[in-house]
Amino acid sequence: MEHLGKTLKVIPEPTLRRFPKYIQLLKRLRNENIRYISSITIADKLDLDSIQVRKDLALTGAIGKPKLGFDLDELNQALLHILNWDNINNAFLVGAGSLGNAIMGYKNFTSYGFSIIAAFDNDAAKIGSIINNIEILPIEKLTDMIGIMNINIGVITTPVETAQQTANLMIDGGIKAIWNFAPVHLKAPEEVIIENANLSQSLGLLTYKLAEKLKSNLR
Amino acid sequence: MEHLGKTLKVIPEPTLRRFPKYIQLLKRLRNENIRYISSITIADKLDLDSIQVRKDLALTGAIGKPKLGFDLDELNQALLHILNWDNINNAFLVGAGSLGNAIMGYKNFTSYGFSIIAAFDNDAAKIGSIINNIEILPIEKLTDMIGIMNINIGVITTPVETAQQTANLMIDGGIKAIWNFAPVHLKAPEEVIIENANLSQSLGLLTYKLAEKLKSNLR
DNA sequence: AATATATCGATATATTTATATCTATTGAAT
DNA sequence: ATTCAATAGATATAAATATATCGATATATT
Repeated sequence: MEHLGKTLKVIPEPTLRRFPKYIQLLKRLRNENIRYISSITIADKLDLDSIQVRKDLALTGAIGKPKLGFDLDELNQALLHILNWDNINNAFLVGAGSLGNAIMGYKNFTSYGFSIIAAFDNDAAKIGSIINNIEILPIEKLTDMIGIMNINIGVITTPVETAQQTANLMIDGGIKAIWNFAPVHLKAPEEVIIENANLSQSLGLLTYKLAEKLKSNLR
Repeated sequence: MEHLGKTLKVIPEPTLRRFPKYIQLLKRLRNENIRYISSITIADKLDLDSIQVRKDLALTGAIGKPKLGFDLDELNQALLHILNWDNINNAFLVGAGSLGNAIMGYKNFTSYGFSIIAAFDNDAAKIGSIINNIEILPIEKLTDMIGIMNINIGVITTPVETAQQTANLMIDGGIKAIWNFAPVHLKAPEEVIIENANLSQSLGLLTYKLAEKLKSNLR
């Protein structure tokens, strides 16, 4: 129950998952100098239901005009704001292997206000080198530097075996959120936010659907 | 309505998303020579609800023993089978940039029966080179080779701008499923399975939760 | 052998999420 | 100025998913 200011609306997770899709679409349309967009058009372009889109957008606070739709800039801003992508989110990354490198080099993150400002590894050969303007530091410094630099987000791209240890180091340093790419379920105190970017989940869905499809083709 | 053989049970998507987590956990436990595991233990290790775990596992056909739980090997096999991870799924990848390289080098895929057997790019400098035993071929060959080699899965790791074109080339070649890492919504005929491994979705959830947390700390 | 107990699996309920229906509003067309 | 049509946004319904309850069963203990 929220009594100060506007009512606190909890945003359902399925909706949150769609928000980035809206943002990506709007980004593209903004380049085409479109001023207004309707929920129906959005739904059409993203293969969603227009009622669902309207309900999602209602949660951003953006209000649409009958006959026109939503002001593109306004909607975009509202979406970015909810995800906190209109701020810069600094992060540390641990594990400068191939996946780590890919993430350090992923240019799209800049549009999401996400910035990796240092990376850590335990491989002496990597320490000191610079990848995509990001310096690789020794893992021993991780815990302290989280506090010193007031970092909220830690990215784990280590092998499975060291992922939990890495998480523990981050937690000791006072990290608030962990973006985990290692295929393990991490244990952490309740107050630490853990988000798994588990590729296998997505792959599982794909191979399951494909297998079903191939099976049904035989029938 | 299924009349041949056992009843066709459709597996809900949330359940499918949890299957890889179970598989990952079982893999770890198998190394410890554990023979049986209960739904309660699984739930505990993955921070899930034990009833949910039991319901999920029921869909695999595995049957547990009262007082003991599930036979680990049996359960593992059942899970792998449903996702078709007990077969080899060959794939082509397009876009040999940093993300493409990371995926080509991702060792964990072998446990998922997933194998990238060739990659394609439009950059002459990359063509002919070999990354992680995978040869980089010119994009012009993509469409034909899908048919010749009877490939079902295409992986897109190109920049956003060329993702849809790439998808079209794959579709022309008769691809059955696309695993898309580019942050765009791809348009494809209904019969083509599209699975988005959209990192931004996962990031959005993280930054949203973090922002909420930081806000509530102020109150 | 008898008993106690952990755990499964079935059934029932609650919650969340998606979809459908309807009214009001606003811009554009006549 | 009046009418028409598109679209938002509210309300209502349906579908999907998660959680709770409980009896049955097999193993371990006494």
